[in-house]
Amino acid sequence: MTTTPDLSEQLRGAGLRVTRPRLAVLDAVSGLPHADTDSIIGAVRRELPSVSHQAVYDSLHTLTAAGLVRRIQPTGSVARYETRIGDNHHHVVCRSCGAIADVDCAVGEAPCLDASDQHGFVIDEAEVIYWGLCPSCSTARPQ
Amino acid sequence: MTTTPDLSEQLRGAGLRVTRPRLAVLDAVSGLPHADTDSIIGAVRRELPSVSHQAVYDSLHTLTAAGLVRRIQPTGSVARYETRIGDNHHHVVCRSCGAIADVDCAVGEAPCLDASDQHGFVIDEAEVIYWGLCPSCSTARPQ
DNA sequence: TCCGCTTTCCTGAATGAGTCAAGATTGGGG
DNA sequence: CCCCAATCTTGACTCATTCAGGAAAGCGGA
Repeated sequence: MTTTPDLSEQLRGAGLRVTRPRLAVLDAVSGLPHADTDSIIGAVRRELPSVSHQAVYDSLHTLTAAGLVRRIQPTGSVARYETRIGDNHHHVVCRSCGAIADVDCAVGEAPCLDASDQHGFVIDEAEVIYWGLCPSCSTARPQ
Repeated sequence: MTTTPDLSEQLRGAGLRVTRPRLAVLDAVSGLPHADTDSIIGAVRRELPSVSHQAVYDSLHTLTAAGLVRRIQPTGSVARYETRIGDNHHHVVCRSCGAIADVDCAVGEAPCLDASDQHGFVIDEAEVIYWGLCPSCSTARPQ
């Protein structure tokens, strides 16, 4: 996995310093889409055993602010992160087990972006979350 | 405000016991759309000064499970509740101050419900959150 | 109207994701 | 190679939400 050069480029391109914690976090998030902070900390520590949880939190915030990762947080879930950004995709969340999957919106680029009455808000993004049951949960307990 | 009979009916119709905490919570949520739990506790205690926060949490869970209130929780926010349900409306959230407003979806009843690839999920709801800046924040700090 | 069985509520403590703060390290331009 | 600002470490802390056990209150039936 010699993707480190790419990841460094991403960081540098966003005007951020290239540090090992950030590289590890970026790598972990891209390898574990929709992972929560705890899983990310675990994955990062497999590379760098001594990173503090704080460094991971800081990195995630910085990377999110820089637009390199996206943070999602469905109702009832902790924060989750992914690196697939800028392609206008959405998420399906299982009400039963919390599993998350990506969904490309059928409508096109900007779904429902023309809200009927925006109340004067300047809208820049429409986030869509589909709720339902994942394959295993829907067969395991149809009720 | 003699809406108590109505509220009692709602509870009874959902097969729930009619208790004063529940009536007060239902009343508070309908009077303060998008309020967080703390505000709801405050409003409830104006009617019933001695309700425990636990009773409010329990009531909110029960009412949510019964479909009498809806829980929303935009990324970075605590849980918020509203009584406007079953009419397929969505929300605009201000990135700066967190203000929330209702939005009737322009598309019709079920926006984007036909996701291109559902990954085998059985979808029953599409939740849409528009992100942007509210009128005051967009004029106060255009940047 | 009263009983009794549950459900619901209260008190008080615990959990856990996320944040704050201060000092030590480190990246990278000069 | 140096130096300073940005970043990381450590450790304490916040606060929304949950857990637990006993008390109180709904409500269907007598």
